[in-house]
Amino acid sequence: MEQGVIDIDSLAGGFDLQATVESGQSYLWNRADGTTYETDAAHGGDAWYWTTFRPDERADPAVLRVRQVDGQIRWESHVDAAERLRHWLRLDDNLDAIVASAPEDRLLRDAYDTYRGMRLVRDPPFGALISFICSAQMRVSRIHGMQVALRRAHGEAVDFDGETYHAYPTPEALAATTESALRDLGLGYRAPYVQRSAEMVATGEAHPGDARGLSYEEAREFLTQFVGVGQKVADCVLLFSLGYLEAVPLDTWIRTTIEEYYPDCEKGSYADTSRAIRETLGGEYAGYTQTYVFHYLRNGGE
DNA sequence: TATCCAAGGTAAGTT
DNA sequence: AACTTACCTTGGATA
Repeated sequence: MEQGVIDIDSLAGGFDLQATVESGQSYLWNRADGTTYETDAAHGGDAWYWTTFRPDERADPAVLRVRQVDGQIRWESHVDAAERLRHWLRLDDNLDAIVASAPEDRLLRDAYDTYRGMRLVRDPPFGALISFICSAQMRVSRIHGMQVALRRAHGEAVDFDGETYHAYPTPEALAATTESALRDLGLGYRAPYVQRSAEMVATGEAHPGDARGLSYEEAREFLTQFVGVGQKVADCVLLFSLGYLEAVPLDTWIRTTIEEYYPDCEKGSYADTSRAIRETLGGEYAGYTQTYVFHYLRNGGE
């Protein structure tokens, strides 16, 4: 087993593992003790979390376990995962600078202060694509539950430290399944979307990672070619996987926020409203701010 | 215990 | 292009 430690003091802006992985940005991390994800909306806990990935240097999938305790991030894996961890949890972002760049605004300040240390994630593109296709009209806890079900039914089993985990399904595995099988997992009308989009990736017709390099709005348009992906889901993939930190997914929460706090940003169409709220939330890091506001309001803050 | 409702929307059909 | 409507499932609220 490989393992390592990262001092949180060495990170500009601190860190909050629980807030980062349970705030509805990523559905690819799991609590190691098996307790239901999101049963407690608090933050700052010291639980172990795990995810899986496919390292080049190893034939089988690898497990990565992470815990935050005593001012440190401790990790364990099949392989050296230090750099990957920094990448996936955006540990190199200068969070102090990002927070400082946000507009002076009571709501934004309160959201940043309450969850200081939460970082955006950089999920693998395929997992992000599928999880956000599943997110349509669905609660955060159930979106995560669907990903757990997908792992168990279609993910490769992998042993680590005496326990068996399931890798996130490959595009090929989900392409090879059926709408009916996915409906049995509780995906509802999202089942055919998942199967067909996975098929597009498996056959090489398109890959969500190919949006990288395009301008923000072009990238959003590119992603909508996948079945079950509209502008909102596309924005989620851009923000939580592909590093477009200016993306502001216009979900029910941000739409309510716009109504109550920034009514002038409501422009009718998604594209125009998106541009307006992006400016209001600070431009290049608007998505960071949106994620804090989403998490803050969803947990009852006002 | 039964019924109702909304959940981080999208696709397909109309105007 | 803008506007409607149907869509699966289920945990939690309401009666």
